[in-house]
Amino acid sequence: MLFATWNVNSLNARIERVTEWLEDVQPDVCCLQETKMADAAFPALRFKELGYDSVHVGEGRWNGVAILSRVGLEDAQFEFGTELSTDARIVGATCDGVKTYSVYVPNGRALDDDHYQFKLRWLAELKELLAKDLEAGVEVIVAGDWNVAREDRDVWDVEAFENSTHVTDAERNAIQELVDLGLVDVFRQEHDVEKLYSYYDYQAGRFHKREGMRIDYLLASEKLAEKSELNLVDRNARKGTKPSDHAPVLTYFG
DNA sequence: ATGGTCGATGGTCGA
Repeated sequence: MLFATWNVNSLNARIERVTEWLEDVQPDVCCLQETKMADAAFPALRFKELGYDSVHVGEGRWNGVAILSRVGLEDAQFEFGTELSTDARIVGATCDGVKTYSVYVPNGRALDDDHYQFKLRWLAELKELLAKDLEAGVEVIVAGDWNVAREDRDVWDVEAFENSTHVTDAERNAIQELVDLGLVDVFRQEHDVEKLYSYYDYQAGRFHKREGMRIDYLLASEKLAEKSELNLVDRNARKGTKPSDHAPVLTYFG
């Protein structure tokens, strides 16, 4: 099973790139973030024509998450806890027996911003949700834009992030607590490398200069993670006409 | 020298 996650930064602006990419890469399951559209505008029929069932949680201008699957999509979950469902940032479904979540973690904006505290509460509530799934023995994959660089090597210049979100101990600990539940960062399991990022700011030629961050990743329950054979970031999808500022991240389960 | 990139918007805000 080929499993992907991609922050598309507006599905309206990206629909041609996304459909082209799906036809080319043909992931079995694809989690999308930042669709920036209302549910009524979500192009489910277009995805159906490509062979994908889909679920979407949207709100219009901002946020918005989806799951596309061509290997079955059951038990869709649209509503979660108080913090989790404040915005359209999480949707769940079972795909080929795997409990799948597409997540768009709050950015945090600045350390003294209320949004940063919201980010930490959001991640704490996600931990409670995932703990229940894992205690029940369900195979789980949580894929998305975490807005947290787990290690210093996951940002191009950690000194540029002093007093900034995305790299603080509190944020990293929040992700580590998810890992400690029994989830594996499958990309990092395979690649002990630096300078492989999933996100590059549009500004200042960051992509060209390879100045990015690894903030998009897939966390898989341990049995599932053992089957992960291939992990990659599709840098090509960050190139060309009207790219998202994020590249898709993929894992193949044998 | 200035603005610097995008997207949704039609106010600027969010990333």
